[in-house]
Amino acid sequence: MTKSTEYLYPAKWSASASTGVRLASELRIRIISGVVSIGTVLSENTLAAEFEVSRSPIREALKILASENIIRLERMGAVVVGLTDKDIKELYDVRLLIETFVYERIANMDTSELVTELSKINEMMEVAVKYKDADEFTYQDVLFHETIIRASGHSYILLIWNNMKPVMESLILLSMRLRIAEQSDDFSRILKNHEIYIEAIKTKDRNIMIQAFHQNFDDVQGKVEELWLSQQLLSKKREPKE
Amino acid sequence: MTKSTEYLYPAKWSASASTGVRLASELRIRIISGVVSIGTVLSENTLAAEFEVSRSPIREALKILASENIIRLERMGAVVVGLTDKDIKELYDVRLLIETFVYERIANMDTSELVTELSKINEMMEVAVKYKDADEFTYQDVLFHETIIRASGHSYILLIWNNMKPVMESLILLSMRLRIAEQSDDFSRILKNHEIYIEAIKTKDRNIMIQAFHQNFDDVQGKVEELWLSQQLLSKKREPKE
DNA sequence: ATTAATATACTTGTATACAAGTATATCGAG
DNA sequence: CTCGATATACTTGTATACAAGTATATTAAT
Repeated sequence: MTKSTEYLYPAKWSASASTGVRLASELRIRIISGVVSIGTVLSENTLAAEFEVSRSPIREALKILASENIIRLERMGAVVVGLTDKDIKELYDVRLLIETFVYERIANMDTSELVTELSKINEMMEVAVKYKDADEFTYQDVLFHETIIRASGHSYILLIWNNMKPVMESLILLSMRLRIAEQSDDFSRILKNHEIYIEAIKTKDRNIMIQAFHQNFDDVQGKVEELWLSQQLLSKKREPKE
Repeated sequence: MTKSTEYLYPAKWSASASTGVRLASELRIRIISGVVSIGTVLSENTLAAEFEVSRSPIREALKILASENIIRLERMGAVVVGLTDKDIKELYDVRLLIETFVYERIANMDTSELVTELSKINEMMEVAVKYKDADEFTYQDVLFHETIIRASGHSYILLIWNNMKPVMESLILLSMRLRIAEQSDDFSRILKNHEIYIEAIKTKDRNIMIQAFHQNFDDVQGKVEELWLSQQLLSKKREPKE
């Protein structure tokens, strides 16, 4: 009906994507940001009219969002579920679980290339901060962590990451846009934290990595009370596995 | 074109599902079983003709399989990727990661209802063995583990499970069908193992759980060399988190 | 006024139509 | 025979059409 709102999702991030994927990204960030509020019932026809496309790409988008538990497909309409605080906390639980797992794997590998790659990304992020480009900063931040995960060469962990990535990306993007104007300390803290990540990967020193995890997850999430997992996964285990 | 093969996926398991989901299940098990071989290029039109449906549900099915990394959607056709030994190993990596995580969570909860539920499922499985019903056995086996995961109340872990479940289910189903005729020892071993699971959940004794994990993952997967994770996640950490 | 029955305006799932693009095969020139 | 251009038969992405089912509103009867 009405041209609801301006687009929240960066157009160039989905330049090569199909309409359905693009719509999913836009709907996702609207839901997570609260522009589309929880409980709203979305109908395919309404959305199709609103975005001036046919039902086909809308259906595709809704399927995607349903697979992320952001909406719930019911017989009559798709109910917006959104993200509760609990969901966000759990999302970071899983991310921590994944990153911990990944770190253990890459600790047994040659990480020189990875370190170079990460350094490059981090420098990109510095530039993004300098020009107060929250979107670019987010993009590189997500890429930073994805690069680490990808380096582990574990296809299923990567699959899980790919499933959670869009939601993660939206969360970070919204957060960064809010903070980019004033709180520039936050950004330098993230950069500092990434340097610790890089250091931990370079030296393969678990204690440094624990530090990195702490800082990273405290930073983005606010407070991660249950860091017990990483603490304990990492505290013990000094002996290599074979 | 030709009515390729008999259906491998149990019809009643997807009784209420849409055609697309049903087709995804059938295609998945054909790919995993090797009936559809790796490298094959699937076209929507061909599949639509083969299954005598339109492209719409076929598209839906292909999207699902692509999200599981079983096929790869390319510009011209969907390439069958299948599962390598590495993939299967990694799938069980993740399952172990999840189940370990879940066990830590439910160890802090009241598990009496869960134990009852699991006992019921296990008795169902005994009956399935008695009547050499591999399909029913598989169904209950998957349900057993899903019930534990669900009990943790962790929505994102459950989401991950839901993503990997179809592939897991296919793998187990094929394996059980192969073994149901002769190797009945295997089945009683699984049942015994489940009893250990239940015992571990009831008593909240990590040592028993480690034993259960070992048996379970050795059993289904053949050999899990890298049980280091569960070993170490569980070996340390006796103190409750708060 | 209340309740039951029916009509209507929705909803999704599937089938079909059309458009844009890509690979292959055919045909022609050298 | 080889190489290049064009034609053709594919491919997917999107739009539209149709069918079956559901909720709501309207209407009729008590």
